[in-house]
Amino acid sequence: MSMFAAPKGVPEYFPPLSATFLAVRNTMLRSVSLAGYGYVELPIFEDTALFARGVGESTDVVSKEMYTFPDRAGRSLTLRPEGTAGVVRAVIEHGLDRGQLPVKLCYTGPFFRYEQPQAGRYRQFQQFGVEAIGTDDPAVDAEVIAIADAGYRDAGLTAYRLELTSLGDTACRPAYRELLQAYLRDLPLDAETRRRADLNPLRVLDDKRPEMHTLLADAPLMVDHLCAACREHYDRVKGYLTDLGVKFTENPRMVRGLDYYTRTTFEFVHDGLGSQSGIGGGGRYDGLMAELGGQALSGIGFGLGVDRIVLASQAEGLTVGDQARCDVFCVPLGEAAKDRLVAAAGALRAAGVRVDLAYGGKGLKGSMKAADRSGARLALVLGERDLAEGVVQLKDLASGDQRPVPLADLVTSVRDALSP
RNA sequence: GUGGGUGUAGCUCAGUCGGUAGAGCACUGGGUUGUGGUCCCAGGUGUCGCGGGUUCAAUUCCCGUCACUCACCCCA
Repeated sequence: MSMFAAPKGVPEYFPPLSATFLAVRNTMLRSVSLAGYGYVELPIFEDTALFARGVGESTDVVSKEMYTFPDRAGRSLTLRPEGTAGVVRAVIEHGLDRGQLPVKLCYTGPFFRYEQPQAGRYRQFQQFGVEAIGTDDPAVDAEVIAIADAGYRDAGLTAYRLELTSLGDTACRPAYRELLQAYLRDLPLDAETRRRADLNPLRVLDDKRPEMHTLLADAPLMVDHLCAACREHYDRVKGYLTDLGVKFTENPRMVRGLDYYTRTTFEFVHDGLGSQSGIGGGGRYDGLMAELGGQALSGIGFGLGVDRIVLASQAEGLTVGDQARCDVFCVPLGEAAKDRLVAAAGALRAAGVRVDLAYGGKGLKGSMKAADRSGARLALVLGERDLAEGVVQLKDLASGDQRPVPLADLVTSVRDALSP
């Protein structure tokens, strides 16, 4: 029993799994940079009011899951529970929306929600996201969805699907909401569901219980009550996705937990996880910029759960990321050899070669074992005989082939041996 | 916030129908005095989650508690 444990619900990554974590994040970064998204590094805590206003007071996230605390001057701060509000705040604050539109940004880092942890759900979780702000062009909706899809695919995932719907906008959703509430009023709902029907009736449609499924079988759906503009927008998004070769299924009962979503809404679902099967999702937000004091510009974005993508890649049995700790492992026999190899390791690193060394005076057998475990392709064995001859033994660990090379041009020899 | 499951070595777990514990992996050394990945031998560690109760005796049974975990809810 150690004296301290990490806080509840916080995942930690070590080798070898941490290599997968890094690879996933880098894969996503590459996917979105191919589409012109620039990286932003934003604060991990913000003014509490930003989230209350941006995400919505009535959401679970704001009403009961935020890490909120006063700083020493009495300001109320909150550890960010999601990414979009902060990005929109930064865009407005720094006037990024005054240049060319859309503004296309991406971010990655930790987010925090005070929830009961379970498989794939953490109190500190890592998300990767993008936002494209300043246009309602449906081609951008399709682009955002397509780059997420490409990212998953580049990460090697195959057992996932994309679900898509439209939540309408201020022109058509209020009327639909009333229609749905009127429909729900006549149903025999339990108290909890009844409350949900008042607060966020759309969420009732997402109920997992089979009896609710049958009860709600012929409930009115948003997609059947879209206004002409939303209808056209939705149709064009689907058209572009098809052009881009992105497969999707429509799920008219999909619900998002954040208030700001309008029109295009999507979710990526993976089958290899537990109950928390969403590996990413997002959508369009028409009112958020104005709500936070900026221009009335529309935006769209996604958030991908890096932790869940790592879990998904494990579930699919993928080996993602470079598991080798180094390219070359140095094995010294004796003090003089060690002195020489310590210097050689420095020279090789300066030349960009990843090098480790058997420290602590291990025996030859143990050192070779360490070389094997390190994942290195080459071992450099140096003993007194070699030192006297001015050579070092260069061994290919996969084939077992070994040959002496002059210490003088070690860097060149190693580079040649490593190049394919 | 509400339920279920589980807490034993660094990790994964077995076990004691109550007499204070084992395996595999990992680690170190040796077999092979200058060669790893296979094999063989040797070596070490546990307040058996914590507190209380029953008992001659509790890691084992009972109660409580904490932690972890899965699920509801919600979401990444």
